[in-house]
Amino acid sequence: MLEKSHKHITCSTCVGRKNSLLGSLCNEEMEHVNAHKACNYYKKHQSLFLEGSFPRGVFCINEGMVKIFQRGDEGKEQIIHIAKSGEMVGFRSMFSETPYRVAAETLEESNICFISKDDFLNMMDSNPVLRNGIIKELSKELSDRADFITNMAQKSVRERLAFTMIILLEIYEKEPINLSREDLANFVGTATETLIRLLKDFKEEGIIEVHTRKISVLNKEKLFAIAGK
Amino acid sequence: MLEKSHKHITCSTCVGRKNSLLGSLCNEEMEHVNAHKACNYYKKHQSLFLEGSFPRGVFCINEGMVKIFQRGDEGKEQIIHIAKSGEMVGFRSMFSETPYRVAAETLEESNICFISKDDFLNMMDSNPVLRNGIIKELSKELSDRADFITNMAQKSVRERLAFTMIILLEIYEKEPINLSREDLANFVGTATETLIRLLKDFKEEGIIEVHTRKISVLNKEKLFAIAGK
DNA sequence: CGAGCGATTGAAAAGACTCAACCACCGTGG
DNA sequence: CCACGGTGGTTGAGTCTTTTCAATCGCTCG
Repeated sequence: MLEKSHKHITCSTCVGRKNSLLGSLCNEEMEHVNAHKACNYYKKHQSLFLEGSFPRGVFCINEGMVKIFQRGDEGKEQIIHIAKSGEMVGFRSMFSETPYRVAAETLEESNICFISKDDFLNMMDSNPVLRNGIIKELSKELSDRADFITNMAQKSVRERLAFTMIILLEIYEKEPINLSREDLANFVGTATETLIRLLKDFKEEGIIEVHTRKISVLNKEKLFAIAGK
Repeated sequence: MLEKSHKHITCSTCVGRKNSLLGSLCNEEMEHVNAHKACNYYKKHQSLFLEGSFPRGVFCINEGMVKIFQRGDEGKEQIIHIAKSGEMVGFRSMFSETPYRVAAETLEESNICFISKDDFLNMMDSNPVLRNGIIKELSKELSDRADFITNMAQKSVRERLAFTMIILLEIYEKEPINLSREDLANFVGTATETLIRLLKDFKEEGIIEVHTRKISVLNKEKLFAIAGK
C-alpha cells in the first residue's frame, strides 16, 4: 500500500527516475530538482490538470498511474495515453506555450512530484542529454500516435481492442490490467456495451481471464494475431 | 508551371523559408545550408521516403505538396498529414533514430531540398532558436494528433469529412482542394464510396462546389457546424 | 479510337451503437 | 447486522451507419 502522506520523495532513490527522461541528471542538477520540486499524494480519480488550463510545470510520476485524455463533443472521453511510474506528463503543451488540449487524472492513488516550468526549462538549456532525450521522446510519441490514428481509422473494434490490450500489457507488465469498463472502452474508442461483448468473446476464446475489474491475458499470441501485428 | 530542372534553389530567396522552422537561421548558417543541401525536382506521386527506411536527413519543401501516410494491414493508406511549401518533413523519426513509420510522397510536382542529418543536427546544437522551434513544432503536432485520434474515435464519417475539409482549407488557402477521391477518403479514414456519397450530400446542401477533382468550399460556417468545432 | 483508371451508383450485408432493462457488488446508515 | 441505494457491469433487441461488392460511367492518355 502506498504512503498516503505528502512526505518528500527523494529523487536519488526514486525507482522510476533511472529509466526516465531525468536519468541523465548529474548530482548537482538532481539536488536542485530535489530541493525545488513539490511532492504530492493523489487519490484515485484526482485531476493533475484540465483541458484548457495553462501549463505551469511538469509532473513526474513516482508511483501510480495517470490517464491522459480528451473530451469529445458529447463529453465522452478519449484516452490517448496511460502514464505510469517514471513517466513525466504535462510537458508537451508547455513547450508550445498553449493551453493543454488534453487532461490528466490519476487512475489509482499515486505519488507525483511537480517541477516548475522555469526550473525545467533551465535544466533543458544547460543539459544537452536531457534536451535530446525530450526531443527523442516527443518524436517517438508522434510515431506512436500515427499508429494510433491508422488503427482507429482502419481497424474493427475487435482488432483495436486486441491492440489496446497489447499496449496495456506493456504498461501493467506482470499485473493484471485494472481499468473500469468505461475507461477501457474510452481507450479503444467504442461504446461500453460493445467493449463488454468483445471481452466476453475473448474470454470464451481463452484469450483472457476476467476477475471483476481485473483482466489477465492468457494468450498473448492470439492477441497479436487479432491486432494484426 | 514549375521549373522542372534540378536547378539550385537559393535559401535566401526561398519563399517558404521565412515562415518556416529555418526562419531563424543567421546568414552564415543559411549560407552553409545553401552550399551543402541538395535540390531536387519531384514528379507527381514520387516518393521521398518509405516506411521502414532509415532517415538520412530532412526534406525542405520549396514548392509543392507532400502527403505523409501509413499503410494499414490491408495496404490501405492512412494519410496523417499533408505538408506544403515551407514545411520540413522527415525529421521526426530522425531524432528517435528509428526507421520511418510513415512514408512521404508528392501529391503534385514539387521542388524539394535535402539537408543531411549531420548538417541539420549540428545546426540544432548551435542554434537554440532553431532547437526550440523544433521542440515547439513537435509538441504542437502531438496536440494535433491527439485531436485527430479523438475525432477518429468519436465522430461520424460525415463529421470527420467536414473536419478534414477545414484542415485542407488551411492547406490549400485560396486554391480549391485538389486531391483524388481515394486520397481524400484515406485522409478522412473511410471507404472511397462512402466519401463520394458524402461529397454529393455536401454539394446538394450548398456547402461545396465540385469540378472534377477540384473542390471549392462555399459555406465554411456550415462546415464548422458539422465538424462540431 | 480504345484501354484503363478514377469516379459514381445501387443493393445487400455487416458492424457497431443506442436504449432499456436487469444484475451484482459495495458501502452506508438505520 | 441487514436493508437500501447507487454505481458499474451485463444482456437483449432494434436501428442506423458504414462497408462491401458489383456494375457502370466517363474522362484522359497513348
